Amino acid sequence: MGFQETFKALSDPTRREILHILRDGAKTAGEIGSHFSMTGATISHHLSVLREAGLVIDDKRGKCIYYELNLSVLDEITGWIAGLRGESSDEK
Amino acid sequence: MGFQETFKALSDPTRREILHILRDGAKTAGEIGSHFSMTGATISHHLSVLREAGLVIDDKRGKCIYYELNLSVLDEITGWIAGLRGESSDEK
DNA sequence: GCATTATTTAGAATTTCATCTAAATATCAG
DNA sequence: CTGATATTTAGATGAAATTCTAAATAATGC
Repeated sequence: MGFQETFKALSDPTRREILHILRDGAKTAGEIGSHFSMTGATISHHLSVLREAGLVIDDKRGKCIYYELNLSVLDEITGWIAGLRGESSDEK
Repeated sequence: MGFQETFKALSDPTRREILHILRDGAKTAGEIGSHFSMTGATISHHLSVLREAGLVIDDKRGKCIYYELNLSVLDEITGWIAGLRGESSDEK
């Protein structure tokens, strides 16, 4: 929740790529991690940042945790940008 | 320029507020700074981050430097977000 | 219960960032 | 040229972020 968390979450290239990877459906943390040359712990950290920003939701199924996009939060961002373009938005 | 710089520039609340302040026209660095309780040096730093990201352009007129919004860069951001929503964008 | 697999948490190392003070640069008015 | 004003640059500091290794948690299969 909140602009700050969303913008911060989006400001890291790894996290943006994670979102991109999730475009075509939910994936486990392990599957997501296999796209990167980072430890699973690091990926887990990025996923928690994305989760706290509301950009992904997690779904525990058995041994695995599936992550899935939640794009509704991005409406705030596009709204803020629209506000910069002459609309009267009061958001900072 | 490029995504990374733009997202990073937008991830700071002071910089987002600067953009907001510039919605209704160009302002000098000093005028911008007067909205904040930070030193001019700090504001100057934020302005340089925004300038390097292409989000503002500066215009030196006499003793002052006027800063002005340059919103075209934001098209990349909205395009990236649109790409997350099922469009086939290759951008990371 | 024990070993294995999937993921997270804790703690530390390194880097990056926001901010400050002080000094530098540039422009204008006498 | 000198002084005043506007802004930037340089260097320092503390806080936050990214990443790692190692340990902890949770679920499955024998």
